[in-house]
Amino acid sequence: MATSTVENYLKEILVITLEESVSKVPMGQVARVLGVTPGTATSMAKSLERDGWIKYFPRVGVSLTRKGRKLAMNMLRRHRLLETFLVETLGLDWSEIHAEAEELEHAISEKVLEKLDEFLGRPRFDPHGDPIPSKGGVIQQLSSKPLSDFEKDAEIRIESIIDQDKEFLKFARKTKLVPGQRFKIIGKEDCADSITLKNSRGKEVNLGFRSAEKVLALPFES
Amino acid sequence: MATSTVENYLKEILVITLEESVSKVPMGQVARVLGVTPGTATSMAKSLERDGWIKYFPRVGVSLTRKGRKLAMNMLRRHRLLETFLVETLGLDWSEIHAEAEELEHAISEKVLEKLDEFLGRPRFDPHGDPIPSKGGVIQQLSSKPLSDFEKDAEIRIESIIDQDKEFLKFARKTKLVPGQRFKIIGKEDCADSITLKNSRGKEVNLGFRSAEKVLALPFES
DNA sequence: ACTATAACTTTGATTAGTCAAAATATTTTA
DNA sequence: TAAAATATTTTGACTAATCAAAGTTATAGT
Repeated sequence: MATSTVENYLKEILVITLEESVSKVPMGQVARVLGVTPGTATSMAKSLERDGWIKYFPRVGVSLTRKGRKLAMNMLRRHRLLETFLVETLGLDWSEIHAEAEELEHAISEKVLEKLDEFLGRPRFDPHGDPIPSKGGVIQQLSSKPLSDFEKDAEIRIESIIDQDKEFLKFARKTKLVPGQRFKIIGKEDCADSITLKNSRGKEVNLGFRSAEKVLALPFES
Repeated sequence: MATSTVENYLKEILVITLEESVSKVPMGQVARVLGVTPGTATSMAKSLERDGWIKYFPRVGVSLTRKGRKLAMNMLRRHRLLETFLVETLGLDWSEIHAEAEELEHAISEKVLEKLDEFLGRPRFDPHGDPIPSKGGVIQQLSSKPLSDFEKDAEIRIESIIDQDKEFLKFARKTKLVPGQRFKIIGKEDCADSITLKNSRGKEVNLGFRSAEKVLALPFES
């Protein structure tokens, strides 16, 4: 059985792999996201390889084995289901749930996780709009693009907010710029670095390109 | 900050202290309930004393300091609130919740615990009928007695089931012999070692003295 | 192509928690 | 009360996870 330290290493390696579409994650990055010294990450890489969780390529980086990927996917599932529970059921704030789920994900059993999934109505996306892997470890990969990549008149659905900055999240919530919401791009001025959205109730929101890059969306067929 | 091992030691010491109304718990018993060798318990006792959680009396036993008792009470609160959640909200079986709560109690934050308490409607008793300590660490001590101590014609309310035997718990549930239920003792035959209860709907249950000792109840004024 | 810098690995040490087995103390029993 | 049984402590060893600091290798810049 994996310790929670092992679970954390594997999950973070998976997240980087998915986010940056790379096959090997360099040790420096592993050390940074886990908040340990590089030496610690290296020695951990060796034991993770010894136990068959990852492949370690000295001076290059690490990649997950099938076994490691499976466990990491399961951790991601736990994490995102817990985040959903914390927001939907207990009403915690968006900005707090990550740290909370980080702890709980190691303690919750497969059985309780199942009950929770059922209780929540088997959600497919977490409050950030990230897909929740299925029990089998399959993750729905959507080809969402930053808002700044869409053209004028496009109809879109917000998928996720990349930035974790508190102020921006607060603004996003106030303007309903949250996962699931639908908008039409009614203005786009490349030279003025500005995008204007309108939702179905006629409310308008203005974003600079810098912010628009932090908001991922999908084209939406009405 | 206390590790979860420390939390476990303190909680178990508290539970024994409460259940057996003793002031010092011998090391052998500590080792047994925690599933470690006696030597481990002894060396742990020393570090717990070093960090101010307990007082260690060599060859006699350990007792909690004020600081240790406070933390242990908090663990008990976590444990019992979680058990309540697992039964009431997720519908887990009585017999499974102890082990589950045992893991989760170390991972849940004070904040989430508060939200959970609120969500559950601030329950005062867990599914076993044991009192849930308040946030300040106060525990409601009821003077419940084993069923076998009551006389004929007494009206009682079940408080808790001491035994954790699966078969007995199953029987208890089937016959509604669970915390909160009310019964009248309609027969007691000391020589035949038997007690007969009747609930408000006229259903009768027969218990031998051995079993009646496992069921704690309170006198009930109608 | 050298050198300076950045990235990575090694080495040696530390802490928490554990066990097995030997040593010691206490309690029970004959 | 002396021997046997039981309870507790000590000792020595081990694993997981970590850090600091020294050593090594790769990368980039002139």
